[in-house]
Amino acid sequence: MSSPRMTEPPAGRTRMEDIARLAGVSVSTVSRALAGSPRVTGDTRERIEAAVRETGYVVNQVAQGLRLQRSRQLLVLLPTIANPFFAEVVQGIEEAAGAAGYGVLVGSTEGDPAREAVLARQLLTGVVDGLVLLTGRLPDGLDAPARAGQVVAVSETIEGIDLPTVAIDNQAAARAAVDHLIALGHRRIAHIAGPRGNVLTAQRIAGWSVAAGRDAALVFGDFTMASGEAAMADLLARSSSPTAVFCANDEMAIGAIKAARDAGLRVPEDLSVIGFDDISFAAFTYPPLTTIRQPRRAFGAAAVAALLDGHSPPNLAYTLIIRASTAPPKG
Amino acid sequence: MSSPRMTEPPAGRTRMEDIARLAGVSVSTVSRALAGSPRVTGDTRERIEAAVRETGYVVNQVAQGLRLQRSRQLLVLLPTIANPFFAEVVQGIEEAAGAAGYGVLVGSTEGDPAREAVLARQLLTGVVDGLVLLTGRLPDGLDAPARAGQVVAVSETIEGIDLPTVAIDNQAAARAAVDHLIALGHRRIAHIAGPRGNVLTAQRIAGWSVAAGRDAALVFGDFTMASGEAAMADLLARSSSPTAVFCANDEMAIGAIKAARDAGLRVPEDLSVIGFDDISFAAFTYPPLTTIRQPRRAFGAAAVAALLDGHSPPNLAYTLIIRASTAPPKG
DNA sequence: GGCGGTCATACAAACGATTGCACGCGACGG
DNA sequence: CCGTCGCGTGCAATCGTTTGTATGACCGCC
Repeated sequence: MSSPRMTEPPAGRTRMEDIARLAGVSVSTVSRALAGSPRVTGDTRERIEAAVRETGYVVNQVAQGLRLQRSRQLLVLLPTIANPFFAEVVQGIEEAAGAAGYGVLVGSTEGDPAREAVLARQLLTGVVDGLVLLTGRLPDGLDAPARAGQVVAVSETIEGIDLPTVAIDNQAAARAAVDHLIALGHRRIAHIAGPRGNVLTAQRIAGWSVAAGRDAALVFGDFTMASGEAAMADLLARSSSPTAVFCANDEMAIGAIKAARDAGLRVPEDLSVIGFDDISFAAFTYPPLTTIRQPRRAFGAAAVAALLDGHSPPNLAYTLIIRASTAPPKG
Repeated sequence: MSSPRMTEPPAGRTRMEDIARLAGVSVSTVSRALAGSPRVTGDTRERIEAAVRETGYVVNQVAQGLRLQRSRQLLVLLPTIANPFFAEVVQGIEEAAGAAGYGVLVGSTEGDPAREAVLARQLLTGVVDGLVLLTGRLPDGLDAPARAGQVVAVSETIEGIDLPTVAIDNQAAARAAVDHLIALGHRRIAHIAGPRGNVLTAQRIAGWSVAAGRDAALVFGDFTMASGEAAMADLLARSSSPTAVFCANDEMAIGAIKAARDAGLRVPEDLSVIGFDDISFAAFTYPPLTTIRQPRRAFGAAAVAALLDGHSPPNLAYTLIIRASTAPPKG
């Protein structure tokens, strides 16, 4: 019934010494052969390679990491793996890192500082060489590695430290979203924002309010669909409800559309909705969602370039994607 | 302009030796103190703890891993991080693993065997102690660790090897989905399946065909929304189009709904659609999606239990979630 | 006061790789 | 015939921990 539990004593893996014995050489020679050194040649090299093939030997990355003080691995920290926005950023990172011979691991913090600390330790203790933060926060104790160029922020600026940061100009992008609504003729443009205290939230609010006006309606959400739905319901219950709403991400926009429909409103005829991010689902909502696209694969590539080559990343370009959830207001 | 690139030589981290010097004891004593051994007490212990606090020291996991042959980390391999179905499974794993003192890392294979191999190496060389496979495939060279109980499959059975597997009865679940449609009065029930050659695909086809009949229409997709859309368009172009369609996952169902709507059909009045998985977006589609829910957090917990305690997992329970995308056929 | 017993601490050998340096061997030239 | 050079290989130290065993201090007891 019960399988062989993950045994405390690990399987006796084949070591370099085993290869050396099989090939009749010393461990150093094996190591050099595997590293591709020109110092080991001909017959010796062949015997070693044969032994490796035969045993399926792979070098122990833990021992290698200890000796070299380098793992050739990157860790991506994100708030939650459940948000599809991060997925494509990760894919971009994987692509660029892979091309440079680096592996990529992902850690999900769920906003929990304890989990953050555990994951940050992977960098502090050399399990990984670099950290990509999509969390908007620098975990404790990472100031030194950050100054050493081992940490880069993506999508969201991190306050209190000068980190290379890969992002778009969020304020300008938010303003572009609102300008689109204004160009359609909207005047009462509400905003469903991210959580308070979040840098992205503040930047997008800033971009929205400068275009939408000071007295426009603002509700805070938490980037989930459920929060977008609740926020929209809140907005619709007010005395003068908006003709358009700008949501700080696509998931909240999807929630907002649902709330509007449940209240008997048609989108976009009665209410225009614009999102942010252009996650894959945005093109498949009903109606398809107008949104601001962030260049996620480019984010990933720029992040890796920053870590590996020390390039300091420029602001990347966003794009307004006009679909069918926005239209001129009635009347 | 350019930040300090991720320096080849790593920062000189504080080692246990530094703590020992600060506390005026030997390295062994520090090690024992940190491990909570009762052999080091009183004043000595306090001096050590003070030094640790002062320096922010954390033990080097690479060295520790080498010495102990154990990392207390699990790696989750998934085909793509972009599919939200996996997100909640990962959360369940993180929860259960965290409670047992294990960390969780995630690797995305993108269906690429090379990437699979690189990630599998993490297990082979002791970077992680256990592997959770959501990929439906056992990477090369993992037979030994698999037999040692270091590998568990989740959601999808892996062929060719007897691995502890956490899943639902996919055939029965598919059949339950189709039975729901039949109960509503449908008789022409098509299926949009996953990719050919996939075990899940076969199981769900089996469940569908036994209930829907031999001559019902079948189209293959690849679990993406775009493929669901294309498959539905294909189905609608046929001479006798179905009154209901069972999709092998929610994303294809979302694509199918879009295709139906674009063809001028109303869901569910003209076409019923049922999905599979109950991803978070399923409740927010229009109309909200009827689907089969897989117990994802339970998947995670059972996977960890299998790895850590050697429990061999039972089949878990699925649930039919009836929302608004299914209804009796017209006429 | 000497001896055995306890207790806290230190020494040193692993874990599995990499690499500077030294060494052995064959060939070649003087 | 011997010294030297070059080339391939091996020795041993190292990376930062953990842990079995040795050591030394101190105590009480006879």
